[in-house]
This record gives sequence, structure tokens and C-alpha cells, in this order.
Amino acid sequence: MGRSPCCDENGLKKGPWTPEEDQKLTDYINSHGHGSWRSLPKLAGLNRCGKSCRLRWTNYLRPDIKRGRFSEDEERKIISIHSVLGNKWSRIATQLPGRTDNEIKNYWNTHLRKKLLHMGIDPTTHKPRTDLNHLVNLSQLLGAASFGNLLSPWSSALGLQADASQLARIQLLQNMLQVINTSTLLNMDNVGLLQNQNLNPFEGLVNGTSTLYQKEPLLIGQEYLNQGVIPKAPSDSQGIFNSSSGFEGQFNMEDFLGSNNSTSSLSSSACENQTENPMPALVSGSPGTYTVNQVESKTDPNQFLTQSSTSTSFEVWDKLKDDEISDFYWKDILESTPSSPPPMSW
DNA sequence: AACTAGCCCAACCGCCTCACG
DNA sequence: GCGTGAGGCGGTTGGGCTAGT
Repeated sequence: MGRSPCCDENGLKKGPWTPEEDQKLTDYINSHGHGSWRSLPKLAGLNRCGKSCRLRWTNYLRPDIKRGRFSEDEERKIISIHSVLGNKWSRIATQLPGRTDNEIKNYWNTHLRKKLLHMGIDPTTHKPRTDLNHLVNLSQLLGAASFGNLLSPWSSALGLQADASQLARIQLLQNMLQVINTSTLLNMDNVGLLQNQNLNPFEGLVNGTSTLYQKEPLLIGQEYLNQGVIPKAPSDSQGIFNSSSGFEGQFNMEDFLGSNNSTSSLSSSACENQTENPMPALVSGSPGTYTVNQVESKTDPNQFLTQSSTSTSFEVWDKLKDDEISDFYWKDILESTPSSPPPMSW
């Protein structure tokens, strides 16, 4: 049972199209329209299946197709719409005249996705990355750095002493980890823990001051590791962190909160410095506006394109592109984060 | 110059939806 | 309501190109 693929018939050509085939297809459609794609190949004198002809026409031969690099405006639109619709390439293509869904899809996979990843943004959720490897790398980096600070009399000899800019980076990364864990709170039916504070969990990154976290002690990387909040090695971590639901299994929120308080003396120095190190904003939103995943089916793409209140990763990107200082700052941080923690050679 | 690795993108594959009998 | 065919969509592939060694 089931329908046989349209290209199963023997002898039908596959693979790249020749200029002659392109000409035949173009001539036929220009004079007759495509009509039934199934019957078109025979009528046009092509030894191809209808599906192949349709793809060739819609993705390449159509006269209104725009070629060449994507403009900044097009990139904005793609990221903006993708943050709402996800991988609905055909829907995205309807908002970009002259661009095909295939072209947009390719451009996303080869350029935009990587750009977002490099900025520490999950290209799927358009939120700061919470994937485990990224977290573990950051936490281990922090662990190494904070351990070096605790051992400051020795750290010079160990080559671990951080200079001022490194400290600023470390504090920023601490903010990010804290934000990520706070967002986990929201995913674990513990919303009430934060509701009374009426604060966007991303506010610390939004306004660059992390006001919420100055009031509470920070867990620094080594402490996360000691408490098992973050697994010590990626290989241990399968099933512990779920990007959609947060930490699972080994992570206990009450333990986390309790130890959070009990470790205040260890980490307070990092907190104290935060107001002196304003960070460039990661997202230019206000509390409560970080709602990029709207209900798709009822969303008019034209509407969200004109909305200015909804924060998307595009805004992050825009901010980064427009703000030279910020650009260097984030790029430096993100690109200097090693894929594995620095070796502890003692 | 030769080789390799990575990137890019056109094209294919398989599934889904919709229209029609 | 059901089966079938056609078109549409998103994921994936693989060949060509290019930069690096």
C-alpha cells in the first residue's frame, strides 16, 4: 500500500540541472504555466519527475527570485520571524519577497544559526544558551578562575591570577549562570519563589547591573561543582539537564536554595563588585517582555514585525552590531571561552 | 603543487496536508 | 467517511568550491 514516490519510474534523470533543461522548463512555463506538475515533464519534453521540476522552478528559475547576499534587513526579519515561528521556512519566505524557503533555510543553517550560537544564544529558543556543554564549560571555567582567586597568594605562581578584565568576564559569566538557574526555577513550578519580587529573571543581563543577584549570594562555579548542581564532566550529565524543563534528577531546588544561603561568605566578594562593573545589556527588554515564543497559529507575521516591545535575539544582535564597545565585549567573552576548561597543572 | 578539511547550497527524500471523487 | 493523488514543507545529503597546510 502507500503511494509510490513520483521519481520511482525508471529512467528519470536526477541530480543537477543542465542549462538545456532549465531552458525547456522555463520556456514551457512561460508559455503554458506549470499546470499539473505531474504531467509537466512530459509536456515540456523533460526526463524529470514533476517534483524535481517544481523544485527547480520555485527555487531557482522563477523570474522574481532575488539572488545574492541577504541584506541586514532581511537577516533581521528572518531572525525575528524565526523567534516566533521556528523552522517554518515557507512562512518566513512569504515575508521576504524574492527569497525562497530553501534559500532561507540554507542561510539560516550556514550563517545565522552560527552567529546566534557564537553570541551564546540558543538558535532554537532565541534565549541565552542553557545547553549542558555550554554550561559545564562556563562553570568549569568559573570554577578554575574562582579557585585561583581563593588561593590568591599562590595563584600567581600557578598562573591563575585573573586581571581586572578577566574578573569582569568571570562576574558576567556568573551572572549568566545565575540567570540560567533562575530561569530553571521558573520551569519547576517554583514560580512563587520569584513572583513576589516582580522581576524578570533576565533583568540582570538586560540592564547590565544584575540588581536581583546583588541581594543574594552567588554560587560560583566551583561551588556548583562541589554540590553536584552542575555535573563535573559532560559524560556524567546525560539526563540531568533538560533544556525544556530544566535540571532533573540530581538537582534539588531546596538543596540549592539552602546551600545558596550557606555559601554566602565564599561568594560575596564577587557580588560586591558587580555594581562597579556594569555589563552591556544582552537583551534590551523590560521586565515581563521576554516572551518570544508566541502562539504561532494566531500570529500575524506582519504584526510582530512591527512590534517593538517584544524582545528577540535579533535585538541582541542588533545591539551587538550597533554598539561597538558591546560588540568587542561580548565577542571577546564568547570567543575566549574555551571549549574545555584550562588545564589545572599542579 | 598536492592534499585536506570545512563550507555552501542545489537537490533529493520522506512525511504531511488538502482537495477531490 | 475513506482512499488516492498532487502539492507543499522541512530535514538531510552530497558534490563543488575554497581556504588552509
